Amino acid sequence: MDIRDIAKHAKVSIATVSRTINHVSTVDPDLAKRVWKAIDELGYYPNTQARTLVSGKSRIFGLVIPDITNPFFPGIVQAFEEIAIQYDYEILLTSTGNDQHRMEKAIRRMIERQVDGVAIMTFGMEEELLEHLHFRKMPLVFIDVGPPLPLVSNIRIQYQIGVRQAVQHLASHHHRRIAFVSGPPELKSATARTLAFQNAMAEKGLEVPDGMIVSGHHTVEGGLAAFEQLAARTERPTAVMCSNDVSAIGVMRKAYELGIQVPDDLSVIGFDDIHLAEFVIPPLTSIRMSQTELARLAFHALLADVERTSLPPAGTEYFLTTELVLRKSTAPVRKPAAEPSKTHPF
Amino acid sequence: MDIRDIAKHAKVSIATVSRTINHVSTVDPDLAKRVWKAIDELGYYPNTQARTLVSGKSRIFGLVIPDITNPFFPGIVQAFEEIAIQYDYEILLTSTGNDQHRMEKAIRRMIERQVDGVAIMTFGMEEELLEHLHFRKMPLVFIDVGPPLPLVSNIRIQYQIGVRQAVQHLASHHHRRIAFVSGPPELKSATARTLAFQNAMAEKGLEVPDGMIVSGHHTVEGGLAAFEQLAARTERPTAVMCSNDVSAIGVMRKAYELGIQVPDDLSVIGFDDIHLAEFVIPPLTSIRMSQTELARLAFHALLADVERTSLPPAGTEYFLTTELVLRKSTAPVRKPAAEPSKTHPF
DNA sequence: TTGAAAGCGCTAACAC
DNA sequence: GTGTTAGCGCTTTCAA
Repeated sequence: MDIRDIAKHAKVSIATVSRTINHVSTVDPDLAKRVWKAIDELGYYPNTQARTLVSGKSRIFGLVIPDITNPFFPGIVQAFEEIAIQYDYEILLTSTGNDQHRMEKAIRRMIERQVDGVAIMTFGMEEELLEHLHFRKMPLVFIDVGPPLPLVSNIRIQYQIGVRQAVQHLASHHHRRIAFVSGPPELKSATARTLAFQNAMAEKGLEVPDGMIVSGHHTVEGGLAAFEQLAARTERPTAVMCSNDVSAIGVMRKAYELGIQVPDDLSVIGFDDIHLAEFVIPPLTSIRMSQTELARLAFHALLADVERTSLPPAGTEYFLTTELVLRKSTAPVRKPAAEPSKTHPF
Repeated sequence: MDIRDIAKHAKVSIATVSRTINHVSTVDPDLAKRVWKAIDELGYYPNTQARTLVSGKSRIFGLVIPDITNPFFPGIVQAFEEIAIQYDYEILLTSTGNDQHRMEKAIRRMIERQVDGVAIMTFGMEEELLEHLHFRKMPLVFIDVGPPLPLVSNIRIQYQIGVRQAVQHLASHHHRRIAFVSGPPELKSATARTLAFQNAMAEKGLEVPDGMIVSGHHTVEGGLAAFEQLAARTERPTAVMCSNDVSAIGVMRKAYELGIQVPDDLSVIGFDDIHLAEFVIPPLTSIRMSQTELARLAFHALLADVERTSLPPAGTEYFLTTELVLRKSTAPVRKPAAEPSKTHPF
């Protein structure tokens, strides 16, 4: 069944059917009514492939994420999908596992499917791949790492704001030895968080000795291993901040195994504020980065470039703030770090 | 740039280019080499829409899940995607929130995009919707609830096996008052779990008094509320089984709030065995239902029907077992339920 | 306002 | 083994 059947059934031309479906205003209301009736009676669904082929617009956006299994991303996917449906767009989703090879295949598939734009929520991509995309005038949106090109937007996450709040919070609770469980070093958005931590510590005049920053790979297992390392130090940290919530969960779990009480013996702060953060035991203090807002920004960035008729400016920027969400995984240090006593030297 | 450009550049006909791309074996190796070279040099990507339009096969499978935010589903999505890529298929993913209206829109979009089959991981669908799909000879795979039609497969989850193990485990630890936090009552796969629980309890000769089965809606919040209700009973349960892991996390969290120790004062068992189950505190005992295996079965069910040339049998069935995974959230009852003492009546 | 017809990029049937 | 060509289902001129 195709557009011709509808035309026949409604006794109009296929052009009129097409116009009706596309809500072209010049169609005679009577004819339109006949067409809709026919569509309904025959249960006709237009063939999107054919429409795409002729119109050149697929109404599909690609969404590239590193790992659907990390609870931060389902939140994004869900929000992105919600908006997409609203605007009558479809999503082509891929998890790449931060693997360049899979990323490449994903992008290739997206080009083949003629997506109208791609939101890249991973750590950027190789120059050559980007060439392919940009060569095809494909609107792109990145988190932090997009190059300053027309049709390429960036969502700049203001890591510093939330991180500063977190360090401030810890410092005001007399924490001095604060460790940081970072993400994968090759992930730009992770190194940006590490940097923000170092800056915030410096601002407070707090030192970050060697070995107090250790990678947790943004996984539970990574967090586990990271804290194991941290706990083995002679000067064990009294607080640890994590580059994401999942690794914070790993840290808490390892602390539990070692008999270290959170928050009494150890404060921990996560990053992302995933839904579950509120429900782990104890409820996790975290630096929120709104998944809904992020998805919304990304979608609209793409949409703006798709709908733009004039040639677009280079490198549009959007901003997303972060903020500390206090829960129960932080507390004042129980015994302040023993400092060389200045009173009574004898 | 299209197939014609490649043909020109390689000095062959477009048919030869098409054949080369599709690995038709009769193409002269020399010509093929020229074609691949041209493809590479010009950076040509075939247009999938055009291919679909003429071949009638989109190489897209729809994947319908209730809620991407429930950590059980990302595991499925990931596994499904992995296999799909392997077979050169694409996925159209939708979360429906178990809402019939959204489900309807999702299915409509899938038909419009000419998907080759749909895996429906939710609680079934309205008769009429199914008609639409089946009318179009669309291969379908359901969990448990598919009707016995040709081109419709079912994956039968053997809930009873794991649930029986769980009840057995609890019973052997002297638990008698065992509660069940069920899923949404309108969700067939959830009622199947409840039923399995009731059966297993009956087999053990254990009673399930009124009010000991309460809905947790398969969400953390639902689990929270459910246990609040359970904890308020005069005869509080010594163990609670949950219809999924997420609600079990809610239960544990509420117990923590109420100062009830898991597992010493309360044993809890989840269902699904999500990745995180191993990492919550305490590590959650759960009934595993392999997400990878489920995705694999679903994909191959669809693939089998797509590739079938003869007319297919009605209602192919696949089976997936469940099994108890012991961790730290269960323990023997501390003080056995006080029974009317039979010795020394005076 | 409506219809006829060209053509989007490709596959497949058929002819050579 | 290779090329020519019809046509997949639709949108979009253009003419009426």
